[in-house]
Amino acid sequence: MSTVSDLTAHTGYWLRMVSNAVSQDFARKVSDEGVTVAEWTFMRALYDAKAMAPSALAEKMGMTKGAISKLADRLLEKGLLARTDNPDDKRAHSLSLTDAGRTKVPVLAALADMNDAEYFDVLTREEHETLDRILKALVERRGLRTPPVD
Amino acid sequence: MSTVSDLTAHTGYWLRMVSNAVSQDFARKVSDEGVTVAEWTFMRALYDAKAMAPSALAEKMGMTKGAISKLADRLLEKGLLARTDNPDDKRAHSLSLTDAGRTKVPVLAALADMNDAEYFDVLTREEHETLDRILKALVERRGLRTPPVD
DNA sequence: TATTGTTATACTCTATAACTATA
DNA sequence: TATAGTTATAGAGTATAACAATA
Repeated sequence: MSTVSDLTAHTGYWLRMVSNAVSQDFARKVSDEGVTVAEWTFMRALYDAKAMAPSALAEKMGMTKGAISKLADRLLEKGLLARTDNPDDKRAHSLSLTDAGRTKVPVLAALADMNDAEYFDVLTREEHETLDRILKALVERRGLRTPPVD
Repeated sequence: MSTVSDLTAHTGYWLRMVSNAVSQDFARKVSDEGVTVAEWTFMRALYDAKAMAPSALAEKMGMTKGAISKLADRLLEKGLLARTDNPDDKRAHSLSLTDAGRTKVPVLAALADMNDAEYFDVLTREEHETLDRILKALVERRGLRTPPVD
């Protein structure tokens, strides 16, 4: 017998295989709309919040301030995001979606819905529900809090 | 009611959240051994095969030839990999692990075992088995074949 | 001409830290 | 000094394509 386990012996292997496939499919879909998955997550967060400070977004998305700045730069160039000064604290900025940005969110959300439905429709309803339940249990019991970006 | 679904409404969201957490944890573990997850996958593939052409590895790992070249360069620098000429076809090369490389594989495999056991031990045995079963069913029914790299 | 493999370019995400302006 | 945010740098992964050598 070998002392070296096979890659396929690990749950993490199958998890990544499925997760990467779903993500790559979704990345292709949103890229047709001119954004990356990280940009979509960013826009989705701002859609509810109306306006947020970069630091608050960094906290919410589990990213560094630097990463947020770079993402914001790209979305600004694409005309989907606005950066406004804070009159009370001249160091602070506020990020919000432009009208173009807000218009795009439902389109991207529909792609997300479609992608998920498409990917998991090979499961029975019971399998799908069981998968959701176990994944959420894992997140809860391990205390995971950082939403996935990529 | 909103026309925009929440991010958490998607199975893909929970899947990525768990998958990214497991992968990042594992990346940290193997990085202590001086390799990346992609390098580990590469080494694990060569461990069984003894020697392979870059093109065969690219096919097996679902990567481009260029990506394989870069990975091989790094492993060469670390002394874990050897690149030899093929006497029959002077265009072709053969990649194989050095003794140092072969020695490292069981160490990395043990880390992979530990990481998986650690991560999923918050599940009951039944939950763990069910998760494995559903993930493998998804892979099978969707015809996924590319092993996860990152 | 086609194939093998390397190299070049470019883009995204990640992480760390230096830096600017303001408090 | 401390904080908010930007900018710089570097590493890793991905993708595409140009390229050299050989078949």
